[in-house]
Amino acid sequence: MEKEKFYITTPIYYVNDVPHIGHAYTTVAADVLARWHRSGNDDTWFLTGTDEHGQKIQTSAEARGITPKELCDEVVQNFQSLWKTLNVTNDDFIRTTDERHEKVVQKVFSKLIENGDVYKGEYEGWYCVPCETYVPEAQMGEGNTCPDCHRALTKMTEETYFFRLSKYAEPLLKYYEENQDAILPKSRYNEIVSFIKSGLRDQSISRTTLKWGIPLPNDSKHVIYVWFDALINYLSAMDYPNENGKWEKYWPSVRHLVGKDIIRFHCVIWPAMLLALGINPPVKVFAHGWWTREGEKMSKSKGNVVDPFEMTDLYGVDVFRYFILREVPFGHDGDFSEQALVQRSNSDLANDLGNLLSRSLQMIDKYRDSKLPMTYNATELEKEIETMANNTVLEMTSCLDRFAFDDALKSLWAFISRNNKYIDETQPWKLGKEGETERLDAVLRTLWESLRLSAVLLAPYMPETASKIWSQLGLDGMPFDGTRAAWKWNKIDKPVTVKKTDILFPRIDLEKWKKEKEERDLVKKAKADPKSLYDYGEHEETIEISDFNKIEIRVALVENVECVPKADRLYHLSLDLGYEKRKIVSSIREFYKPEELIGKKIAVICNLKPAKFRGVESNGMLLCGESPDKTKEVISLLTVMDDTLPAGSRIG
RNA sequence: CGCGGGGUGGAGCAGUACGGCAGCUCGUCGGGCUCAUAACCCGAAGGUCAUAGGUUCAAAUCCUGUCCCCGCAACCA
Repeated sequence: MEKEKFYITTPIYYVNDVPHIGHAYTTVAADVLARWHRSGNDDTWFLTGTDEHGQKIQTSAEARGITPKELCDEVVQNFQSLWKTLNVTNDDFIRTTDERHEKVVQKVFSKLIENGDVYKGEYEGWYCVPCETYVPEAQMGEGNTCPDCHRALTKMTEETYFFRLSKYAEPLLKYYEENQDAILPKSRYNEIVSFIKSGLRDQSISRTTLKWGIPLPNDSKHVIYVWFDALINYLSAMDYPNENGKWEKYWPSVRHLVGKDIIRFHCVIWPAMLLALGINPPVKVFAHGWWTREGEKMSKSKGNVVDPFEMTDLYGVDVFRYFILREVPFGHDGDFSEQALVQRSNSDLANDLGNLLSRSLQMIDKYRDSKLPMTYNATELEKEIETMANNTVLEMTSCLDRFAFDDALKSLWAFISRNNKYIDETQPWKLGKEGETERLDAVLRTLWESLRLSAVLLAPYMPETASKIWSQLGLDGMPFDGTRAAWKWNKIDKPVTVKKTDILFPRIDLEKWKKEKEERDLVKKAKADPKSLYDYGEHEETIEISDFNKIEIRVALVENVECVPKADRLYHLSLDLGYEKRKIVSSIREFYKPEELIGKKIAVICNLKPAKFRGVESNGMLLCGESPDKTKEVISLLTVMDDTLPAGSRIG
């Protein structure tokens, strides 16, 4: 039987960007789909890559005194190493500076010139010379000024090639009418359809204002506009337009995963280009949502961009992969909160999955000497678990068909929870102690089987975790074998010895975690802005000398120090002022031991109004300095070093 | 009249295309268990679904108005 085809793409990322969670999100999602389809034995192709032309690259390269290509060769590694870190299994990586790509783009351009869908014309618009950019009228400031630099704009006319997009409005509407699920989610479909209905303008697809791009085959003054260039990657990486190229085989099954910001390119311009080339528009474009960070929009200037390298370092690749796909319904906007990630790690991964593995294996160890029971008699309860297992496979498949990663995982977790409950229902520890071996075998084998299947189903999302479970279950190889056989219940019939090793996901102590995070944030802030570590505070208003003289500061000898009951930071100090004794309360317990204080001469404000702390009256206040360094709290008492000043001396 | 998303128990969210008992996770409280990572299992409390009106046997869901929050505004990738 012919295998089903599955071609999945991510956008090609603008190579000059620093990889962030948005890039990771799309690519991990695509990776899960690719892994899922491969393990379901589909003929799968997964493409990602980088977009390397355009003004920004040219400018950055110039600033560093290297060629644009040299810059690209360097920064493309940021992405390639991220995909490696995230265990992304792309089959190909296309760069728009690849020769294979540039040739195809030129061919496409020539073909569209030939059939009249590209023509030469003039673009007229308001141009900001210092910023080197056109400003759309809607964005212009008062008196035709640039919204960025506020300088006057000039009206410019430029020769450019246009793509006849307007011609394809009707064909596109027809296509979308006939293919209602070509754009997902539905809200995006509606958005695109109404956008097309509002009218399409021909698109300028060439530039004469920059050099760093693919030159037109027929007119070397121009380079091709980056978007026109970039979209073609989905075909150029697949040997288009060669006969029997990969594109012929895979194109009918293509699925583009994109962020919601670029759907117009993928659902309007790109399908129109394809129609102009005589190729069917993409069968599915799925637009996912955006992440915010702790409720705020991410931006470089705020410095709150989620760094996927940092997250995987801190929490592990699989936890990160799990979190971004589980936390938010794919297609919705979501919030990335590190605390939410930690809580998911604790509750879903440690408590539910990790603990299920741990307790199940422990009992196979204890009551069966680590040997998996080979056969068992299933009661209604075991049959129920088996039915649920089979349904879980079906549900997860149908969820992934509609890109519902979160629902797929929910479904798997319902199964995992069912198994935790099953342990409670059957009480295998009791069976073990009472020697009910037959019943015990059924329970242990069922649990093991559930875990095996869970590993298989989880593998596309959490490949490392699945492998760990696999080997702890005593199995060789990987949790998927490229056939659907692994998805079947009770497939293994050879002897197995389980190997319980380390805990899958150690629980993270929330309180400890919060403290560590605070410190991390401070260090991060310090890197970005070293001064931020120090808080020198604001100056007070200027005062008269008479104001200062109101404050009566005297030297006091510390005679004794006691702790204030039920207060962990407070000391009760007995002082000798020469002319009198008095007692004050001070919160310096975490900084000084009593013996370090007794016998010292310190500075005390004596005319401060008495106050009560934890029921203890304080008659004054000692003076100490506090470091402005926010990373560590340090204080130092003001003391009188020598014996020239007796207790009671006034300081001023 | 620019476009879009959102307002649902203490927190975070699903449910809205096609109206039908208001659901999930976390937290709280009570109980069970002792195989397990203080984990697991059961139960309970807690919401007039932003708001005003309309359609309907029936509205979180459909229609109309209002208030509030957040993005985006198409030669910037």
